[in-house]
Amino acid sequence: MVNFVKVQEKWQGRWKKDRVFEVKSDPNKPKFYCLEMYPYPSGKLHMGHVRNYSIGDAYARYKRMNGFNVLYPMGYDAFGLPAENAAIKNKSHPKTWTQNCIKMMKDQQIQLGLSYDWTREFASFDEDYYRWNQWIFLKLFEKGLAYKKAAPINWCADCGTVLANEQVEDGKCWRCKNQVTEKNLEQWFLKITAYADRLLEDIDSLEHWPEKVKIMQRNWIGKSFGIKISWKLTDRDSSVETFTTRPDTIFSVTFLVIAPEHPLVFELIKGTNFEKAALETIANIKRQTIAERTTSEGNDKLGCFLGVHAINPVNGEKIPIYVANFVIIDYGTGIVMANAHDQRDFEFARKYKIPLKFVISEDGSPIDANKATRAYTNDGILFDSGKFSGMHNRDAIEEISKFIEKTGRGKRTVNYKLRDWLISRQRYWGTPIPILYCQTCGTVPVPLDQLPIKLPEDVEFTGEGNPLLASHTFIHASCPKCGRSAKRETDTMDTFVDSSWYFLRYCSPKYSSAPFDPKIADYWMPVDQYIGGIEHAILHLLYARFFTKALKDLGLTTIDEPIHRLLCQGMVTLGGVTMSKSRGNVVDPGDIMENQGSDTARVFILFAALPEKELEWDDQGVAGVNRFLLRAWNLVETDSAVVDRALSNNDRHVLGKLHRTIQKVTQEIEDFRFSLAIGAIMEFANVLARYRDSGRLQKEVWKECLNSLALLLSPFAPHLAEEMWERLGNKPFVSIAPWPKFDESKIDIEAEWVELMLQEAVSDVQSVLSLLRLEKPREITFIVAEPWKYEFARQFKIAIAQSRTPGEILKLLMNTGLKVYGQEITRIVPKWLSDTSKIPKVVLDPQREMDSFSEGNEALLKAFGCPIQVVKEQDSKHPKAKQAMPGKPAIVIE
RNA sequence: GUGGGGGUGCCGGAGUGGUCAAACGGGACAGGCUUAGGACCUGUUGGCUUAGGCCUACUGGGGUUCGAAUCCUCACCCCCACACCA
Repeated sequence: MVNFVKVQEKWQGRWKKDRVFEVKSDPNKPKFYCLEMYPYPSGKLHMGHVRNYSIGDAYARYKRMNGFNVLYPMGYDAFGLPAENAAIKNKSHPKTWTQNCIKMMKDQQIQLGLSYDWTREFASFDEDYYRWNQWIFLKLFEKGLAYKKAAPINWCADCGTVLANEQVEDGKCWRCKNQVTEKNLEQWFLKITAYADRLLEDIDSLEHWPEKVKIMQRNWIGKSFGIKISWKLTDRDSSVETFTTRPDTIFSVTFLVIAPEHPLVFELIKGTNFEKAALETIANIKRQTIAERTTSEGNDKLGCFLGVHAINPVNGEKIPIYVANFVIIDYGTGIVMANAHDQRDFEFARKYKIPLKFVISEDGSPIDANKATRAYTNDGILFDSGKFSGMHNRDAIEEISKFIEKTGRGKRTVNYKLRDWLISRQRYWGTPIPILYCQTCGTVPVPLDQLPIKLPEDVEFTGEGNPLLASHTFIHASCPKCGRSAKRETDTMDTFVDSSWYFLRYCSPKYSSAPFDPKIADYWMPVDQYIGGIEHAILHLLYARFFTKALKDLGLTTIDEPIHRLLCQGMVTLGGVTMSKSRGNVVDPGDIMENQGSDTARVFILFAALPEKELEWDDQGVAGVNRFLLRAWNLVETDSAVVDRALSNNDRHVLGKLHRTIQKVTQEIEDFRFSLAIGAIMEFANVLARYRDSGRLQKEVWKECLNSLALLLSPFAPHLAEEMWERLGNKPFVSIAPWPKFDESKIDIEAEWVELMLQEAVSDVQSVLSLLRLEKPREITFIVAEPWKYEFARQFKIAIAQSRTPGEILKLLMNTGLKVYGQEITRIVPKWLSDTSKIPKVVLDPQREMDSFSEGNEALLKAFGCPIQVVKEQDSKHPKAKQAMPGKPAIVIE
């Protein structure tokens, strides 16, 4: 009996001692960079982590065994809100909490047997890491890609603090339960929009990314083509500009809507009778949190009339202007033309009793919007649209755009949903933004040689306000330009900044003159295989792509895209729902690692489902895997007599199975179908058990099989594999031993599957015959059109099943004279199939068909002991014959 | 709502027009070996059966086809992501 837990401790110790998994860049060796999304250190591992790392480790190990120089690092995404919350709660420092969490997590990762190169480990809160965040920020600032502007935040007046979206619960502050409001604050942005087109276009080059991730990114960038239209205001000498992708609906516009943040609103209502009501409405809108405002679900449209009108440039109609919550200030122009062909506009109009009209219907006949229950958003034909009436709306988009442009009242433009990346966080636990505010020089970047701007230690975590604001040692500095006193920026960076380039840092984690050594990064990058949750499909992966491109423009790297191949693993569920603490349906992986062992946990998790799919946890399945591993071990411990002798058929059969297994496991791992790879190993282990029990083990065969078993298991159950490998008398380590190669000639010997059907293609029958003559039968599928051929095939299959060796089958075939009839048979094509292109166009009449069958094949079937009788379809009692070809000539065997 | 992915036997999952009652594995059941359990081995694992087959089956309806788990179509259900982007 093995003790899995003892075994895993033993090998973890030896891997560490012998530095088995440490790597150096080496231009003479093919590289492979395998990476899992580095975790936020929240404490112990959960099943999602275990799954993520089991997948990555299996693949990294596989690649390593295949001769690749594998970079497989691990680190920690260590800045962020939870640490600060924990600090507030425990009256401690976020660093203490985070370090503690990292330790717990790392211990478990080691316990799981992950083959990381731990010498490359870092955490994003290391000064040595985040100084490079600051460095990159300054470089971006220099290029104008980092800038400051006002943006709304969630604000809790009671705590005097900014709240992250996740700190807002039901519109209330998570700590004091007071109403959260929106507030405008000057904040830092990164100009990702400058890269919108490149980010969009290059998605096409990401061949090995899941289609859905690419679609999500495309939608997120949201490039759309439309037109900006200018509307003259009545009673004054100015105009407003709207953006629309649907100029075809312009004749139906009955109102304009402006975003409440739009500065124009105040201008329009200033000193009018509408001012008071409008300001009140805007205040109401602002009382909603950002989250509330930006979801459509169950969110009522809210707004009011501003007392101002505009003139529709195409028909001169007088159009009222409203303010409303559903219009977003930073998309398009912040003002939209509204009509009955948009659901949101429709709802708003109904609520505020604004008249509506349609100008598009399915066939172009007028329909009344006031009788409609919802907006008409489909395509159709225009009516009531002046000279454009009768035109298809898709064409009208083009034509009306041209028309408006010609009249000088608008211009076609491109718009993106993608917005600049707000990186300011009014928190302590993040990378300080390296900017100074000098009374005389204004906004001044910190000189590069003064980095890092370190987080101060003299802070308290009360939950009220940004702790940095209260740190005197931090805030006060001198201006690098004029030397006078200056104030430091107290905003810290979004943690997504940290994760946008960490994969580059792993290449040269100790490098001290730039974020990374460009030469070494050129060797390792891009990441060949990235594995992580789908939840990062948009933000993290888009930011990482953005950073890579920006760093390329800075001359730091030559690659365009950081991730070559991406795998998004599925969720782990229990009882059909995602495991979560709040639901209370979690299974602690630590328990399994300590009881059944890490190998069991790993193999189960890879075996239970394909990586991308949801994985339902199943304790019985875990027990099953545990038993399988024991069985595998028992094979190594076998005491059956092993002899050195010439190979018997049975030995060859086992060898054939081995090579077939190697082939299959290799292919399945390449395709990330670990469950099928493990299934194949299980199957192989079963064959080996049977072989062992036969008591006639051939020395070389047995040895090769067991060694291969250890090798094949190594990516999945590395500890047990090492133990087996050692027990088999090999030098350590199986983890870096070469992956077994399959030998096709040995697969061919395998007699298990001599299957013969009748194929519509002549060549296949020929090839089978030639193969048989060569005594190398292999799997061949014949597809037949006539029922009697099925019957023939079935009988033939039985004959094969009853025969033991290829030789016997061959003899049987030779005796029956199949080679003659093989040709004959394939030339028979029933009339009713004569027109299908797949089938050779040789048509014989039913009589011939029967003749050619009865002449030779009768003898063949008789050789198999199959009594036959040939009848015509109409005489047949065989139900299948009638079913298959009603009213057609047929022949069956009964 | 929009976009994506799915629904196959107890479970995971193959299969994407004809060797399909459906690979492979797990689980379950029965038997063997054991004092017993574990491990291991053998068999069974949709129903009926005179053992030749027959019937019912791949979410449900409708269709194409000589033939459908597989193709088309309409439903229903589940999962994931995004979310008032004009």
